[in-house]
Amino acid sequence: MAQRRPVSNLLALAVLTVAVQRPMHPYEMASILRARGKDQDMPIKWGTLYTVVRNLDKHGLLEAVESGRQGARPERTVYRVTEAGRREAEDWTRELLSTPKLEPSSFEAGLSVMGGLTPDEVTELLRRRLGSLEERIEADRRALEEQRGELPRLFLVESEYALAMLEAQAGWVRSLLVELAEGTFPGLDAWRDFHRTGRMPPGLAELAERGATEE
Amino acid sequence: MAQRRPVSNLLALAVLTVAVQRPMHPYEMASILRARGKDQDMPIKWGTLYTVVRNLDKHGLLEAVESGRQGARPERTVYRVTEAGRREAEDWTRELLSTPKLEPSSFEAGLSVMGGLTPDEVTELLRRRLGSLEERIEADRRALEEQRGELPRLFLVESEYALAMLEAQAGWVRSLLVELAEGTFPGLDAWRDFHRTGRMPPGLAELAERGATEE
DNA sequence: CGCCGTATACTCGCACACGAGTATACGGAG
DNA sequence: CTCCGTATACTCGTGTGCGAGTATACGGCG
Repeated sequence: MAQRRPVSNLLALAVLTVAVQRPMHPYEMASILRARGKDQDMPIKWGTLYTVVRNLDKHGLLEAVESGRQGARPERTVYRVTEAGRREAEDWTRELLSTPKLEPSSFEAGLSVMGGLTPDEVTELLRRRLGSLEERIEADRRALEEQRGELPRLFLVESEYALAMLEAQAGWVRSLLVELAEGTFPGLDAWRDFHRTGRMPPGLAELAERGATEE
Repeated sequence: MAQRRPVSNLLALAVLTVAVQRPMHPYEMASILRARGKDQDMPIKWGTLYTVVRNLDKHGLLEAVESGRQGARPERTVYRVTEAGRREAEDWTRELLSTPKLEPSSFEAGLSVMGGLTPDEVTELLRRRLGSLEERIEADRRALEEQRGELPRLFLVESEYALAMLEAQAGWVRSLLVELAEGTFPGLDAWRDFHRTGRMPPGLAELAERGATEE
C-alpha cells in the first residue's frame, strides 16, 4: 500500500512486462526474469511472486486463461495480461521515469549516525567500503562489456545507470576519506573529545535537545 | 526479517541513537528525529514507530523504565537503551558504513522496462525528470548552505551524500538525453520499428524466450 | 465561559512480504 | 530397473509495515 498503485510491489511491473509477450504461468515468468538477469539487483522471492500474481488477478490486470495439469505435473495456472494490465504497466513506467523518488538508503542511515563511532574507526570502515565498491565496480564493468556483444543497448541501460551510481558513490567516499585522513574535516577535534570524555561539547547539548517535548 | 538484525527496520537504529541521550517515550523520539530533519528522506510512520519500539523492548535492546500518566495526559511509557541496545546500534552502524548494499531503485526498474514506450516519449519523460532533479538539487543545496551555519559538519554529511547522488543521477540522465535527442543511441531505429510494427525485430524474439520452460 | 482547532500520545487491525515447507517429474548413475 | 538428486511448481503461516482511528489537554477567540 506504499503508493496508490493497485499492486505496489515493483515485481508486479516486471511480471506484467514479461507476461505481455504471451500468456504464462508464474514460475515461467520468474525463470525468464532470472535468465535476463533482472534478479541481480532484486532477487525474486517465491512467496512474493505468487502473492503479486494473485493480486494482479484480483485487480483485473492479469487473468487466468488455463488452469489444469499437463501430464502429471503439479497443477499450474497460466495468466494473460488484460488491457487494463497493459495500461497499468505503461502508466507505471511513465511515472517511474519521469518522477524522481527519494528512496531510503542504508548508507545514508549509517552516515547520519556515524558520530556514535570514533573518527578513526569511521575512517577504517569507509576504507573497507571503498575497497568493496571498487571490486564490485570492476566486476560489473566486465560483465557489462561482455553483455554488450549479446544484447542491444536498450536492455543494458539500467545496468549502466547502476554502475554510474556505484562510481559516484565511490568518488564521494574517496573525497570524504581524504578529509578524514588529512585532518581537514571541520570539527574533527570536537568529535574526538566527545568520545574521550563521553560528553557533548558545549553548544551541542542544547542542539541535541531540540524538538524535545516540554515536561 | 530482511536481515539477521533482531529489528531490521532502519527506524530502529534512529530510535536507538536518540534514546542513548537519555530515556524517552516514543512520541518524544519521533519529535526529536523530526526536528533534526531526519524525516526528510524517511518520514516517520506512527504505526511503525510503536511496533519498532515494542520489538526493541522484546529483544532486550530497550527497556521500559516508567509507565504511567503525568497529569491527566494519555498514558505513556518511557524507555531506556540497554547495554545490548548500545552494542547493537554501534555494530549496526559499522555494518552500514563498511558494507555497500545494493538497494532496489525505482528508477532502475523504470529504465529496465522503458522499451515498452516509444523513444520519443521516453525522451520527453526523462526531460521532465531532469527538470525535477535540478529544482530539487537547487533547493537542497540552499537548505544545506543554511544549515552549515547552525550545525557542525558531522551532522550534515548524510545530506551532502544525498545531494551528491542526486547530482550524479542528473548528470547521467543528461548524457542519456543527449544520445536520445541526437540519435546517437545505438538501436534507436529498431526500437522505433518495434513500436510501429508491433513486432520484435528478428533476433530479439529468441532472446526474449531465453529461460522459458520447455513445453 | 463555553467552543473548537490543534498538539500530544498512542492503539488496532488489515494487507503485504517472504521464508520454509510440500509434492511431483525427470534424468543419470550404479 | 530402482535410487536419488535436482528442477519444477506452488502453498501456508508468520512477522512486520503502516494508515486510520481514538482520546485527552491546552490555548485562544468570541
